[in-house]
Amino acid sequence: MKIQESAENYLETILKLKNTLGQVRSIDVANAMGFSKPSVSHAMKLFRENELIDVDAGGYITLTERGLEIANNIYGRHMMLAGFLMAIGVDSGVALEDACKLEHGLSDESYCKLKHFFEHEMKKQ
Amino acid sequence: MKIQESAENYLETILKLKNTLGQVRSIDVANAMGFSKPSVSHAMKLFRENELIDVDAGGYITLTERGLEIANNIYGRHMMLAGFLMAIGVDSGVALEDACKLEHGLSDESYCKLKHFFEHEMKKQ
DNA sequence: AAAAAAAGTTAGATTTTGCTAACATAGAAT
DNA sequence: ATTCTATGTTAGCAAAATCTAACTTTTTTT
Repeated sequence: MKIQESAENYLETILKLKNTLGQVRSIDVANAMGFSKPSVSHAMKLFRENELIDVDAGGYITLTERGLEIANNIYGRHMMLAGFLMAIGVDSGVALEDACKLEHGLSDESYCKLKHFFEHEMKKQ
Repeated sequence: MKIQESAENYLETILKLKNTLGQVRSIDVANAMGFSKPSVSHAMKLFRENELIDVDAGGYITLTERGLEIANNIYGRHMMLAGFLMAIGVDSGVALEDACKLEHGLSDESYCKLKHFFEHEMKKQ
């Protein structure tokens, strides 16, 4: 399964919901992302088949090692980008929205370089 | 016509080709983007219908006012992002690739703020 | 236990954006 | 003028990611 932007968003959402709600079902993902239940059901089926998530008898979703790796990776980009944009004066709502869109296109190299720049060479407000 | 990422890329390519080649036909766009002739033909038809480009009898393409506005907008983001990434140490090839992907997700606000930051608050190497 | 509500699935449609195959047209070269 | 080559178009296919409608299953409430 080639990981598409859409898949990255689903996995990231599952991670975030796990952190805030403690447990995650398909319906929570649907509500959080504003998608219909069938859309989420379909995506979760693909993720199950590709071992990015496990789903227990009660419908509760957990990320597999690989799923978690992808989710963490994207979430890291998201947080860094949002933080950086806010630091240069972008409104926090806009920064969060933009981070969602930008996080998928950032290469590993740019991610690392921007993270370093942000954390070590931008200590002035 | 809602302008999709794909449309932004086509219009940006037309602008770049106009600048480098002087004139642009569908075949040039196809070669530059690595797409088939039918894909480009179809896209150009939509752009014609939506008055984003004009095509003369010889098949030469010009951007309309609206098409040019979109192309310039995206191209500005592209140049700024690539310049910024290079300035923080990203390899120029990677920076150009990343700029292509990031340019579509950047809001006007983030674009302006990042441009200002890059041009006025990053004068050290 | 029966009914109602919530959650999940299946089937099928739609949109976007690419493709190949086949055809048409135009321009250039011999 | 005929042929070859380049360019463009039409028709139809495919994958990804969404949707609605309808159905099933599970859980909760009474």
